[in-house]
Amino acid sequence: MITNTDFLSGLNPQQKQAVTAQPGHILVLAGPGSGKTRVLTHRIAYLITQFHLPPDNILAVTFTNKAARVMESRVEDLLGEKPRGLWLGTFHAICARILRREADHLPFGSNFVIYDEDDQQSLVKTALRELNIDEKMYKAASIRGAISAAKNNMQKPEDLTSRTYREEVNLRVYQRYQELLRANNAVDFDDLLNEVVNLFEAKPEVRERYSRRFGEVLVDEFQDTNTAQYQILRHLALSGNSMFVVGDEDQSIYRWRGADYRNVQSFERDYPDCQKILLEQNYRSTQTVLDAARAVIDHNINRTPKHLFSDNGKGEKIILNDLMDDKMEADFVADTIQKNIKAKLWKGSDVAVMYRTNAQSRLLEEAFLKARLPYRLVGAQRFYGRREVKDIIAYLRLIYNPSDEVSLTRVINVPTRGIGDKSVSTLLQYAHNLKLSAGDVLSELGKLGQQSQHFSAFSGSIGIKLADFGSMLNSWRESITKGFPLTRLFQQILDDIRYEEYIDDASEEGHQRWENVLELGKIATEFDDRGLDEFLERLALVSDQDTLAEGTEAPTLLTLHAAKGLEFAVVFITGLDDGVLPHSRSLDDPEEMAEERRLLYVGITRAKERLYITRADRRSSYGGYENCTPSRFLRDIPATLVMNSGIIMPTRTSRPSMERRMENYSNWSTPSPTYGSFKPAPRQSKPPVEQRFPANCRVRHEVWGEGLVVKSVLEDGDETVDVFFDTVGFKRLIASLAKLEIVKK
DNA sequence: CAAAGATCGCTTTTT
DNA sequence: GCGATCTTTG
Repeated sequence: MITNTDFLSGLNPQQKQAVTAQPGHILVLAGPGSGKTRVLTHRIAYLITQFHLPPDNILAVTFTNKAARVMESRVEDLLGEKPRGLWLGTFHAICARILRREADHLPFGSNFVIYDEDDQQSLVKTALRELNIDEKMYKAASIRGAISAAKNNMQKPEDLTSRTYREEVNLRVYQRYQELLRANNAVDFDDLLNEVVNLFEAKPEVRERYSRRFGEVLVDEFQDTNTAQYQILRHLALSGNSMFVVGDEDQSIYRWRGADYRNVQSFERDYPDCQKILLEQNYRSTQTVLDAARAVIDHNINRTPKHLFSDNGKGEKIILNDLMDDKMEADFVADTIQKNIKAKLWKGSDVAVMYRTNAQSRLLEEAFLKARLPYRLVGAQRFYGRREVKDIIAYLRLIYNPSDEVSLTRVINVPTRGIGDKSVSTLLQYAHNLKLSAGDVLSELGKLGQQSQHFSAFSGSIGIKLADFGSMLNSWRESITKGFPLTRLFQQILDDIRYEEYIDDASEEGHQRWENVLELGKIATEFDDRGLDEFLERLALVSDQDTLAEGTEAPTLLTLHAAKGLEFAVVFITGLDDGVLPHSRSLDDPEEMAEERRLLYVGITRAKERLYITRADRRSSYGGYENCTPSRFLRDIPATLVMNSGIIMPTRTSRPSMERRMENYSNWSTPSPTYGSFKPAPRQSKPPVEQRFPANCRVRHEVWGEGLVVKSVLEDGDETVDVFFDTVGFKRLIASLAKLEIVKK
């Protein structure tokens, strides 16, 4: 049996406070590397062992499967056994589970399939064709985006107004798209969330059942919740349950996907009794790294100021290098890593190279190849996105759900079996006229052949071909009803359609494609005792990031987005140029710029020991070259944190020394044209200030009203004031930003 | 139906 | 400038 002290030893006071908090509304703002996962897992274990909450009263949601897995295994370690009945998973997986259970109350069956982005796009195309809309003028991809954006705001077609023709098109396609989803017995990712909200609103008794069941709801990465997710949480909280949410506004980087970090503030507003706990001790990085990160992020408004600190010492200065072009930038990165690995100073797995856009990985890959350095690339070509993998998944989905016409049209002529586009549309048209799905018609044709009432609807040999295909589908479905293992079905499909013959054309690529199919088959074996439904759900909801091979010795190449949640001893952040980071599409929108800044913040805070930042004077883009100016964010990193510490530097860069360039960044407005020697530039932006709000004086804030100053610290040329407000309690403020005024007694 | 030719479009991408 | 995707053509 685990004792109280076992649990809490090794937690710092703030972590302990969070873990042991009385049930209620608890908001933990956890800076990077502050032990967020530790707090969540300990909290779950603490609830079970100390508050004796049965595990099936606990719901813990994450955003990635990986995070869910990590949390699950750590909780198991803490408890010494698997907690029975605990619901732990991603928002989407949890919602899918609820929807399948409650299908009786829903406009679709419990065997619904989950459409990914590609499937959504095909459905949009279908809608466009049905509505006779020019597909050149109105791109399926952009309409799909518009629909998803609307859904992220929980707007139904009828909630939208159209002020332009384009908006009218979006609206109509959205409407039809949604009907098609239902006809296909399918939901998209957004539906998984929205339909749960709809369900909870339409059926209070269902909502009540879930909210009663989950006495405690825990949420990871709370800053990334979107409107629907926040609504789900609010509905679950209606029965007075306890909520424990953990997040960091500064790491919100999925705004474009509907995430709204302001939900953190909404939480405080909606639950005024909420207890707010800041985790500010960082166990990951050196103080230098943290100082740089803070200097970057402090320019953002609408956030809870945090004092990240570390016991890890100052550490090495940040190395900033600018190169003549993006090719040299890539070479510098690869060469530096290669030399340090060769000198046995670094291990490959300690190193990550980060960039804003996937396109930047190409030059890096070439440079690594040239340096004969193996690497691990995250993202890019997705396993589940590959054609051959999607083909087989489409077969499986069609077997599972005969109404899935997106899958049907995908595979009905793959490999080619003489059923062309014309025949397919005849089939669809015919089926729809009879209010049947094409799958049903095929199935009957397969069963009865020429005897079928449908047979005469098809001319020539088409009826035979359709019947053959339908008969295959029937025999596969039989395999399921007979309870055969999934592997057997998988093999049967491949044999019946002779897929190897079709896909492996003896070329290198064909061979690889077949390998991918076999790889999918290997995953299927894991589901032999669980069945097709769980296999499909897993395929729909698990991304490639989750299947990322761990433990390779090679450095990792990844986007800044993909880097969230990871840490590396050595981090290279490349492309610190205006237009790249911040990205050109973000320049005119302050909210987007703030997100770009957070992206850099996330990147910086991945580094444990060493941080390299690189940029280039020109980069190849769309053919030609483009001149670049250093990222505006570089200005914000104090020159005192940065230097050229004589680390192995390619000789190619013996151009205007980096030192001079550093001065340029710090004295941004007056670039020095001279080749002077390096002097750390004085911190001009923030001259030392006087203490204006000493402890024990009363102050007024325009939002929070009056309060008492508890503590005031002068540092980094600004005054940080801790105030206990009469109404909202403790807040930490930066004097120069907060517009405080002293209240005369 | 496949191969060659034309055209598009180009951030990020937890699920 | 490149790659994916759609269109045309034999």
